Amino acid sequence: MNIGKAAKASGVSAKMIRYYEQTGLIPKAGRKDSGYRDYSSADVHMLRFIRKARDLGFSVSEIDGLLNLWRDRSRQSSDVKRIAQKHVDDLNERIEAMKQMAGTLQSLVDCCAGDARPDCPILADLEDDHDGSGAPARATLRPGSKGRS
Amino acid sequence: MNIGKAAKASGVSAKMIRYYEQTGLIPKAGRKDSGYRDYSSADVHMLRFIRKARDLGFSVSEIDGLLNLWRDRSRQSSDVKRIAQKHVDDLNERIEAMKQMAGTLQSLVDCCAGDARPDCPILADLEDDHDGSGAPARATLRPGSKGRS
DNA sequence: GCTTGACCTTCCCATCACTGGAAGGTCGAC
DNA sequence: GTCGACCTTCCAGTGATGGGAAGGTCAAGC
Repeated sequence: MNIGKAAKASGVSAKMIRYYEQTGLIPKAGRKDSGYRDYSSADVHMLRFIRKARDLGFSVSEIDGLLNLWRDRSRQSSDVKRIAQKHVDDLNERIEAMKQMAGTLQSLVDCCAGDARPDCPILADLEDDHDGSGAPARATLRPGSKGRS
Repeated sequence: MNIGKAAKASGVSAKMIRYYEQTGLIPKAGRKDSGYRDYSSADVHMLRFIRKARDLGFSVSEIDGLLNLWRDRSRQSSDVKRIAQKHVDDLNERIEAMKQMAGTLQSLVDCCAGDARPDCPILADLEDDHDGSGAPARATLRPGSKGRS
């Protein structure tokens, strides 16, 4: 089948299929005489695998690892589990950081009158020098923020 | 002061300061005879504002809005509040999506023996056709939301 | 005065996972 | 044979940064 049909059947766009081929995530597709790529239902199966993994937030390089394990009949489930657990841990870490941000910001929003006057605790906080250092504080959201939903 | 000092004082890298200038987020810095950019403490103050907003996860375009309001003495706090609340809502939406992912994946991980055998419910689920449609399920986690940490 | 090293300048490239578009070839139906 | 839908490759852009090259400037020490 042509790439468009494979795209529809798998839920991965034609653009993406070509991109995945180019980057080596998937093997090069066979070609018809016309030069059109030709896909089997096994290919679609693989693409669907990829889409589902993306839907779970795996990065392309993680998916590369998962695909190799998927194809490897002598794989050890511990290898799969390790990749997945690592990803869950990453997700949870990011969730925590975002919760903190959201919490801090929500408390500022709650303190803001939101009327026609210019006074605003949100801007005041942004302007304020809690931390004059300019330390490389990226990510380590300020200690003492009220966050923590 | 030179850009390096302003960078240290504000916590925004010199690279980023130039980038923000280039994209118009901040006005063009004055120059010394040498051609070096020259910053005042007011500039550092502004850069610190930007860094704090980034730390709260605001995008550059949101910060552009906030900076304009910050400079606008006749601003209405409701405008600031709207931007911030919108951002909190975005954050919460992304948090929910990630929680869902993490939860789904964690339950799969929990079902995986993680031993030397090849059988693995994680791969099985990825392989499985819950949803043969190929529907555009690519939800709510917008690109670039990965981890600003 | 000269060298050295730290700093500055601009410019280009890479990231990550895509999306968009242009220019042109192929196919199937009418 | 013509039309529209599809396919091909290639090139560029996204957002917020980091990295590095090639070259100019400055201040200190000799």
